[in-house]
Amino acid sequence: MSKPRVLYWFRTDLRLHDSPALKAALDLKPEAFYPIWCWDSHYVYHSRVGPNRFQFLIDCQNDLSQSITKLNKNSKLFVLREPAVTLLPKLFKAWKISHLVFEKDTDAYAKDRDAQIMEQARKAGVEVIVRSGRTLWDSDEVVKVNKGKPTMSISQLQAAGAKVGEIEPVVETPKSLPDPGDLELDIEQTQPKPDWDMNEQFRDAKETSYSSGIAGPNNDFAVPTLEELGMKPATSPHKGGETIVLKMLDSILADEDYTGTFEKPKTSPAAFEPQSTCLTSPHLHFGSLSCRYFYHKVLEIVEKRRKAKQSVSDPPTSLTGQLLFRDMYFAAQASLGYSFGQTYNNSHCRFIPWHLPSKVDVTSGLVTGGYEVDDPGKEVWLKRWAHGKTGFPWIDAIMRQLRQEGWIHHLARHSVACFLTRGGAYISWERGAEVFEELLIDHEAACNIGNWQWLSCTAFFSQFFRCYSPVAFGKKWDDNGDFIRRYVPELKGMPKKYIFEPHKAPIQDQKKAGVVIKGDGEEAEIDGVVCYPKPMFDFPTQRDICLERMKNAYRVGLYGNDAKVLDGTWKKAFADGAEGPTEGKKGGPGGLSVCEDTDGGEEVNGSDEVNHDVTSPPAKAKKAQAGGSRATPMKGQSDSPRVTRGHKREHSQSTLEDSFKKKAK
DNA sequence: TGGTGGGTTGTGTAT
DNA sequence: CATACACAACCCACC
Repeated sequence: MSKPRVLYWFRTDLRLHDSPALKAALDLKPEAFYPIWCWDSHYVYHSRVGPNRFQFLIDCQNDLSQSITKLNKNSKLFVLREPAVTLLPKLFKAWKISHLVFEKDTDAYAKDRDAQIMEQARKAGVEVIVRSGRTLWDSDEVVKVNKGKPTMSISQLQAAGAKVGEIEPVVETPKSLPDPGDLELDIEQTQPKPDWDMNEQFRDAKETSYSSGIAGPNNDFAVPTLEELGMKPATSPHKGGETIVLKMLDSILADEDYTGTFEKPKTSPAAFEPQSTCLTSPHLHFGSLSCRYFYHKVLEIVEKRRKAKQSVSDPPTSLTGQLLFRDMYFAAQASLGYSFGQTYNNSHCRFIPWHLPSKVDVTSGLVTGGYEVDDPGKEVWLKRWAHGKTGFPWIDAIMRQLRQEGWIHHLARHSVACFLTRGGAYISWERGAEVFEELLIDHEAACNIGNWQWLSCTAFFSQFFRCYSPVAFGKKWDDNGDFIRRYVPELKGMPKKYIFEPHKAPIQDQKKAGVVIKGDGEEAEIDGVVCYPKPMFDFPTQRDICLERMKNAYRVGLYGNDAKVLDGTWKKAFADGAEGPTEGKKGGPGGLSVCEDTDGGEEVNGSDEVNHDVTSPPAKAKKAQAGGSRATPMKGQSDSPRVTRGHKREHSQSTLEDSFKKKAK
């Protein structure tokens, strides 16, 4: 029998340390070992990925590639410019592959893709080895012991985890790697032909990462660059890569007081340079840091301190607790699949008649990526929120930090998410999740969706009367307003007294501070004076409206998979004068508006109100059909050759970003 | 089974 | 300055 020839497929496990899948591959003692990455058009075109997260990915890939080369000068991370579903069957033959090995992936899209790949491997006679390593416990195992149900609380996750068993111990980092085999590739590249490009807004130039063949412009399987993606340089100061994060982790662990007594709710969302938490989340996302390694290392310190009778923190607030929450969201996603990422047809997400609800393809039961503009004014609110121009300095500082740096503190996320949804604008959490998906370097579909549901009180959490104030909450952490002055420089001269509510500053004080508080965020200057917008609404008024509506929605008690939601008759239950879609005339089944199934996306029964974003938009709310993916996108949009879906309408839409850019000029 | 206490991360006021 | 409580009332685990 001939020796194994192994294709090791790196995905979100961009590391050499503590990788059960990598160990399984090396245990085969292969005669040829190909560490590869498939440059997936799902990621390039069909997921919302801004330059900051792309750069972070590229950093991780380059670092890993160098680490591989250090172990074997003939090897590297071979980046192949083609999606896996078309590429791998060809590679199996070209490189005479006997084994395909990868770490188990968890989100709905990846599961579909991997199922296809495993079928292709079976047909090609290639043995597939899959190991879990992305979460503390295998999420499918957690779901199984939780009776198939999603883990909706941390206690459920802990109970299920205990039943699954001990968290796997750390796997040794390889000290050497086998040679790759022959690298000749006499195969035709199947170039993805995207029908639309979700990241067009981020590109100054043409996207060319596929145009120079499978091995890239220098024929050396190099990692693509942002330039090739046609993107502007990243603006985030945070860098990716296993080497960097292992050093970061060392310094975190060296501070045993910090590590051992960490309590998340006591860390400040307003701290910058340095931040109050450890910035490991993007590394956990890309797998440049193993969550299990992190967990065991922290636990060692906690146990050591416990023995020494030193103070320690425990889940859920401790560092290990944060990793448990991550597992909770992963297992919830594993149970619910695509429906986890949306309200419609989600058995565990409360139905609340938010503004700007997602459009739904009723034949598939999945969101289309578009949304209904039930009220142009709410569209303006969404844009102002997304661009940090709400007129609430605390909110704006956070949103600008997010856009610039790609990372904000967890409590800052709470504050802005509450503000957009149940505690302010009453806009669908799905809109907020999309903006975070674009901008966060640590965007993890399961965690992002889960946290948005949490904050909007649609799942995981329900105490909607606990409402964050855009003024009081910020003051608690940043009484002096330094965080605001850092990210909202218009206000850097504003005295402490008015920094959280600059519109309350008398005009003389505004002049002295070198800023005028005026308008709605469209002008940067008025008559040569720097301008900062007035608040986009009266917060106490909006809070009261939201509380009232949340109470009503809870009383009605519908979930996303309720028959009344699925067929649109939910409106009858909300006939008591709530605004927007709850008035009952607008929107199609589900009240979430309908996108006719497969091609073109014409409305089935939308009234003319439903689609004014397509025709002539109101002056205030230029169309913003941000052709969004859910983090768990609909099936037809995958790289799958099975289905193609027209997306012309969304494609031709300008985006949130575009319309704001135009105004800025 | 129904009552009860707790729930990583609210606010404003009173003591 | 810290602590307690009302606010109006949620879900859920557990006894």
